[in-house]
Amino acid sequence: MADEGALTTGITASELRPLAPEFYLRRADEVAPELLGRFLIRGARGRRAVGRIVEVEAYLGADDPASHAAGGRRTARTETMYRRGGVAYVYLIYGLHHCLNVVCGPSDEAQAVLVRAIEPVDGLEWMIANRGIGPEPRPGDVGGGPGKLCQALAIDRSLDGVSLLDGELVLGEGRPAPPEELVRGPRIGVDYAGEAAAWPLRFAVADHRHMSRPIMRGRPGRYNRRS
DNA sequence: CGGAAGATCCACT
DNA sequence: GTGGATCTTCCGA
Repeated sequence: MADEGALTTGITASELRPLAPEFYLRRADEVAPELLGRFLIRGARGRRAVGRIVEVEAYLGADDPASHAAGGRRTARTETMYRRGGVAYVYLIYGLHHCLNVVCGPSDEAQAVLVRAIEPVDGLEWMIANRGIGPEPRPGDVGGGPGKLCQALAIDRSLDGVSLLDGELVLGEGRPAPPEELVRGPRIGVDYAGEAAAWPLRFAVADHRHMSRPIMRGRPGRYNRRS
């Protein structure tokens, strides 16, 4: 991890402090809303980039038809999901993009939270270079999507299984979002999962500019339209 | 061993 | 809004 020394970020030491190991040892749908506002801290080759998580989705393991572990499926790819909570599960999707998950729960539960969007907090120039985009990105261009944020933070399968407590990829305390600012809705891109596609397991900071796609504001239980 | 589909993104119409 | 990129993973034969 890069040393402190940046003069411009305003990030405090407590915001960078790793979340406790016990934080992860719960169901994914309990952990997911508490991940909103947390800092994802990527350190590599003396550089640092930090993103604030603003959108996530919970995947509940064997009983969740949308999960890679649906029905208790256990394969070489998904083995990381079955580990004890507190590690990263990174996989390649569509042969092109990587997705980052936070593994939750005790061993063999295969619970995970997909990180769907971050707001850049530090290291913006590095993220822009990683994304290969122009110097003045619009909101969402850097981290507004699961594949985008992995590219921005240089996350690929070499980080599959790494601890989130210390090292190249850390989940820090950050600036948690107040519960009244959270919204929830159905998960994206899981139409193959039948009824489970409608489960309200997507969580986001309401009306946040860096979200991958909008969620209508409303009471829990009201969803946005859109298939 | 073959084929189909995928927790996505981007360019184009 | 639609379709193409691109390749690993997984399941069935």
